[in-house]
Formats: sequence, C-alpha cells, structure tokens
Amino acid sequence: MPRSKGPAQPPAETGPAAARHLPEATLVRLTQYLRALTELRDAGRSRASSEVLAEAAGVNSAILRKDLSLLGSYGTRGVGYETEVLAQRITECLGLTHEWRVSIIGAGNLGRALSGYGGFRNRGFSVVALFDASPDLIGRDVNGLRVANVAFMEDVLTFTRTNMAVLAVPGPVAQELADRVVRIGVRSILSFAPVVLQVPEGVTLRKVDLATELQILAYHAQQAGQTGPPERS
Amino acid sequence: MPRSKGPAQPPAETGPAAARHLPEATLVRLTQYLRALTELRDAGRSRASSEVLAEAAGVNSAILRKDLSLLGSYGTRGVGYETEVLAQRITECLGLTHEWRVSIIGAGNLGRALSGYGGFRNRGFSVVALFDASPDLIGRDVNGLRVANVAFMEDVLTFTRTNMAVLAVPGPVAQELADRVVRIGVRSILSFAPVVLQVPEGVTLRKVDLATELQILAYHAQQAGQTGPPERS
DNA sequence: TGGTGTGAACGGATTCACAGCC
DNA sequence: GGCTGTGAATCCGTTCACACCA
Repeated sequence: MPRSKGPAQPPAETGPAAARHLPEATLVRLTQYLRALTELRDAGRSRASSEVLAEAAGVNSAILRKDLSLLGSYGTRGVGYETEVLAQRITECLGLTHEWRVSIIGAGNLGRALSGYGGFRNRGFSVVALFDASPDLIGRDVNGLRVANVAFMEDVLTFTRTNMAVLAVPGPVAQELADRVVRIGVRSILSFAPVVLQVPEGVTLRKVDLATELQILAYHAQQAGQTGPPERS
Repeated sequence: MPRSKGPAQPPAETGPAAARHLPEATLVRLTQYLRALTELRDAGRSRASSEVLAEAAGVNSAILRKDLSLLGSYGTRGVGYETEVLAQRITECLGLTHEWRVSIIGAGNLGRALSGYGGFRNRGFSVVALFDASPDLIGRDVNGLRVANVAFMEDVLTFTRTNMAVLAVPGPVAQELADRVVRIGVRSILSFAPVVLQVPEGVTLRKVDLATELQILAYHAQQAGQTGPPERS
C-alpha cells in the first residue's frame, strides 16, 4: 500500500463533509461532546464556549478545541460554538444520521438488559432482533421483541437487514457465533464475551469486559493501599 | 504537591513485589495475559513463549515482553515463561490476591445481569449487596441476593464491608448515589450511567458506556462505506 | 540455537502558548 | 477583550532490533 508520508494529501475534497480519519481517542470524546451538547441545548443554551463545553463533557478545553478543529471550523472566535450546529456536525461525522439495525445475540441476563437499554433508540440505533439457543427463552417476549431461535439466525439477520451485532453469549460459543454473523455480511460487532475473538480484515470488533474493568479498579485500590474495607462509619 | 521530574526515584525497595506504577494500557493487557495464562495452564501447558502467549492474548509479542519486563524478570531466555508462576505474579500485581467486596447499585436489567455474571466470582470478586429504590424490587431474591433498599445503603455498605461499587442506575440519580458511596468511604467505582460523574481525588472511577461503543462502531462502518445493510444473502 | 529483556527509534496523542479573528 | 484554531513542544506508548543468556 503506497501510503506516502508527504504532508500534502491530494486536495481531493475539502467540502464540509471532510474529516477523513479521526483518531480513536478523539472518537470516544466526540461521543461525550455530543451528549454534552444535547444536554446544553435541552437546557436552552444555544451557544457554549470550549470551556463550558469541556466542563460538561468532563475533559479539558485544549483537547476539545483540538478535536473539534479536526471536523473543520465550526466555532466563532470570541463567541463559542452553536450547540445545535455542532451537535449536527458531530452526528454526521459519527455516521449517526441514519438508523443502524442492531441484533443482540444471547438473551440471558445481559442480552435482556441490553435490549431494554433506552440509550440505544435515542441515538440512532434500533434493536431489531434478539436471539438465544435455550428453548426456555425462544418465543418469549422481551422488551417488545420475540426471542428468536439462534438456529435460524442467518435468515433473521438478513430479513431484519441487521448491520450491527452485539454478542452477549458465553465465551465458549462466542467465536462460532461471530463467524456466522460475519459470514452473513455483518461488519460491526460489539462483544461482551470474555475471550479473544478473531475476525477477518474489514470487520470492526469492539470488546467490553466487565471482569477487566473490576481488575483495573482493584489495581488502583491496591496501589492506594486500600486493601481492606473503608475505615469510616 | 512537589512532584519533581527528576528521573532518579529514591531506591526505596527493589524486592520482588516492585512495579510501582504501571501504565493504564499495560494494565488492560495484563488482565488479558492473566486470562490467557489460566487457559494455557488449564490446557496442561506449564510453559509458553512470548509468541504463544501473545497469540493467546491477542496482542503482539514485543509489547507482551515489554509489559512483562515491567513486573521483573519472570521468563527464562531460550525457554519462555512458566504459566503458573507468571499467572501468580500478575495476580499479585493487580491486587487480586484477596477478595474484593462489590456492591451493585441498581437492580434493573443491567444490575441483575451484573449480579449474575460468573466472571466476577472466579476472579476474586464477591458481590455482597444489590440495591434498588423500587418497592417492586426491594426484598426480592436475585441470584441468591436479597435486593436491599437504597435508602439504607450506607448501613449495608458498612455492614458488608463493601470496597467497590458498581453503578447501574439511570443517569439523573448517578451523581447523587456516587456521592453517597464516596462519603461512606468506598474509593473504587465502576459506572454504567451515561453521564459525567465528579468524584474527589483519591477515588478511582471507571466508566462503561454502551451507547459510546455503538457510536464508535457506527463511525467505522460508515468509514468503510457500509451505510446500508449487508449485501449478501 | 532460541527466546527474553531492553535501549533506541518511532509515532500518536496531549498540552502549551499564542496568532488571528470576531 | 475574548475565544477559536493551530503550530510547537512534550509526553506516553508501541515497535524495532539486538545484546545477552539458558
């Protein structure tokens, strides 16, 4: 791949829909800015400075300005940012302008919790299917969705035009299900299974691991000498 | 706080329990190595090279060796690492040698899912209490735990000697509950609430945000031009 | 010979500081 | 005067390459 390191990218297109490749760390923060902007707007503020916005998003203002500058110039010097305009711009950049159809694989405790999570529908995501292998669950109604038999997953994924899959299944079956989901053409997967998953190039996989989170907390607590219970009553 | 930038830390202690401050990125990987080591050991392998171990953990071997070198010299040149010894060493570094007592605040879908998650108990974490504010849930049995009234949270946190709290509550009440948990002396919090939380210095807060994860997937999918449903049948 | 441990090079992300614009 | 947008400096983490050792 001839990726020259010359600073002069071919001009290509400098239109308002630019912002080719955003760093991962910036992406995470953009979602936080988006939430903060929505809150500010709902609170009636049509403008906000980088300082105010950064405070609401829980970051410092320098990195916020740096991040936003990657999307183009959407602020006004001496004034600040228009919450509505900026929120729209970020929404566009993140690819949230149309609905994403999410299927959740696994209707155990976690899968059911996810299917009922309100934060999805508010932000451009529709949960369109929920699968399980257990006869006790198949056919049951969960948050307005009928649990489908994972044996027929391919058909349902196709029928519902699923383009994102969430794996909420036990570790031992996660790889097999990931393979099936990928084979049918889904290229975005969020996995809660505590195992290493292999996916082919072109498929985006993100992982959330609850045990990892607690282990990291344990490390910091131990570092701070908090090996025992809190000593205050 | 006079944090000098001089490179020469006072020698202090160079014993086997060293490893003062590990970078955050390394911590995340250490938990993955630990899982991989446990799997390898359970599969009967008492030794593994950095190459094998890295493969099992889903990282490259250079960074693995770099990470492990921060814990001291626990490998043998020309041979590899003893899975048992190394697992023990990592466990020790992460502060997992004694049990951590976790309380889950919020017994909605997510809270119930977390309370039943087997990955905790296996790794040195005990779920000791589960709270909610809803009369419909208080007193009910969930995964062997009786849902406690959040109004009496302070008493129960003290009684159970809770030293880690998991917030699985709606955004609007998360800050208030975080404040109460901190006030009683808990210094490690894992939050699933989609809001920015303020905690005082000395308290470690980690956040998991499901909507953020999906939004980042959406960005990558859009980048790859997958705006529509998969086109394969 | 094979594989660890590590200095050095590299690259990416954050912070600083200020020029430029409203 | 105030605030954005951004080069420059800095910090941190990853990759490379190889000295060193069982």
